[in-house]
Amino acid sequence: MDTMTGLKRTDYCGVFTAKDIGRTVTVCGWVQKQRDLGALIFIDLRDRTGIIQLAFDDSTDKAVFDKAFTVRSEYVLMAQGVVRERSSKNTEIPTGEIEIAVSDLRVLGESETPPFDIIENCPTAELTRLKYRYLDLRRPDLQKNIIMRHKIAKITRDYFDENGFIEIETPMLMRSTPEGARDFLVPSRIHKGSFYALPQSPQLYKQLSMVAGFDRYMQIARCFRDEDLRADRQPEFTQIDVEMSFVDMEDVLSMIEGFVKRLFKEAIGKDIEMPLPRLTYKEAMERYGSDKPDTRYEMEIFDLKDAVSGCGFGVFTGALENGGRVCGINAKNAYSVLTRKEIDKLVELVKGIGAKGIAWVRYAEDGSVASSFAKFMTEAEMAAIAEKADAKPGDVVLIIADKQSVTLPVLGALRQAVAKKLDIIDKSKLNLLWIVEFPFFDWDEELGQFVAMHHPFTAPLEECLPYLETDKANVRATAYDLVLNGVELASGSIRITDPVLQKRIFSLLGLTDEEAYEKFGFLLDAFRYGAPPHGGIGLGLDRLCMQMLGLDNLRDVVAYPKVQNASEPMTDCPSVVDDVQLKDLGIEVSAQE
RNA sequence: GGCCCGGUAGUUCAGUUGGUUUAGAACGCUAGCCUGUCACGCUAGAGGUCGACGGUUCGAGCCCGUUCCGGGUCGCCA
Repeated sequence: MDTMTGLKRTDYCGVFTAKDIGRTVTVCGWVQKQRDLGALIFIDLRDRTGIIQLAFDDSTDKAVFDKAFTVRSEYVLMAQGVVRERSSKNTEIPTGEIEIAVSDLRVLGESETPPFDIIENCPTAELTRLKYRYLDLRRPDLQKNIIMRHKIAKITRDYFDENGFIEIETPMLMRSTPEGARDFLVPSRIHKGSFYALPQSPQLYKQLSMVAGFDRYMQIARCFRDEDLRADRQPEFTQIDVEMSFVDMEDVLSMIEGFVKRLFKEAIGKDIEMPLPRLTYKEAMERYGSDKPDTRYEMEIFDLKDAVSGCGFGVFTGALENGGRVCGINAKNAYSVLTRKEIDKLVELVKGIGAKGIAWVRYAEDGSVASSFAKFMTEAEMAAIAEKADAKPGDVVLIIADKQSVTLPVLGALRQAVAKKLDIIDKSKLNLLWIVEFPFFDWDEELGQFVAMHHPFTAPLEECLPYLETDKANVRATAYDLVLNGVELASGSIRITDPVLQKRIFSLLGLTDEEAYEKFGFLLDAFRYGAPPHGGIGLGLDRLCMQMLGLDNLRDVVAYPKVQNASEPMTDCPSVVDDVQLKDLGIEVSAQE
């Protein structure tokens, strides 16, 4: 192997054009490909900017030529030479008009044959690529993704800095607050038997920073949640965390709208029209069956109560009598796609999420109608359904009858599944919207009590204060989510700063004063010393990046992600630790895989 | 924890109803030849615990059971 002695890189590989012809340059990079034609050798040299062709021929020094002969894929090279026009050009790549006639070649690092090709759209199984993530990250697509992520972070810091925000680092080792997701715990050596928790979010610290008078805080913060993974969920993720003092909800939303507009423009050149549309939680559930609706396609939910009340179909009337809902969606022009067999598959889907089945009507092109429940219905009732559904020949109507808490979300899931099947989602759209007026309380079936839907420091809407105790189900919060194409991107609220109201909320959540103090005493104490009204939001940076790149998996925008069982194939973590470490911590392990 | 899908050369895959001595192909790799390639070309060659274990069978890559690994999803994610 050679050294770099005497040479300095002058240019990146991908930036050369015909303007550089005649220049003596020095480039560094990895061998994409060596093509040995006998008395001619070409090497494609790659760095993060692109590829330049190195040429070796009868004008090349013999020793240099012989070295080029030994070069293999992914060797690290440094090459000096003169840029010249190619005698046969390649119009496929930006540097295809020119090449470097190499006069000095250094092999700075040799490489074994890589386990997969370092190319765009590599077909190799993800697990193999993750084992060699450093090679995977050399591929142009991942380089692009990671660089986009950097760009987003840069624009974020610029925007919030320009708007007077201070970036404050909050602790990674903090007090465990067992509400919500499971904490990742870190044992304390000095305080044996005690644990720190990794932050699920910097929530409490950013609120304390408002009490501290920083007025506008932001942080690109790493967060941790010890829950099962999904395509869009990693156990550690990054949040653009924002908090502002002396603001109401409108102030926060417009600050974030300004950010989103700038971000999409600068990062991917897209203009987003402001202000963003808003839906209340209730509207979103009624129309889309989801609090993160994908509005790139219609297929809205309609209510069939009037059409079917008093009909002969027990499933419908039973649901209505128990205070439930009978609602449907109309899959336009789905007749040929949603066959009986396909509907059966959808039935399996809805059974998996709590519904008992699907009542369906298929409207054939010839005007005939097939339905799973027509035999229980009068013609007038079927006509009423068709009218409510705006059903035309070729349509398929899917109906769910159940408790409201089942009917609407199931239709939401169906709506999504059907849209995917019909392939009616316009991928070029970026549909951003706010969901506002979230319910304050959420009924927890398991606990048999109301819990905070957002978190217990979220302020209820002022108009709901009179009936906090008497009508919990209808109390709405100053909580807002930002949704993009059916994915939750951000979530925030205006916080409670009035100790009296905070106490009232804790008691409504079934927390005694002692319990509340035990858990959040430091925050309650802080609020006794002059807390400004404040509110904020946290945006998922990973999801934002994923959406902006049109990807559907978080692992493609995280440099070193975890796989589904929360391990990392490259370093093989988590791992067992030796007894000495455990002894130091005063920990005994009782279960081990 | 539940459900669905997958696991065969380094990589991506094929492999018929369970049946042909040595489980194939492409790419990659190794060697040789080649003066304008850029998916270079040509010739030759190496490369396999069919995820693992157990079972059924005269015979298993293929069937059955268990298990491991990966992906998706439900639960879970204030």
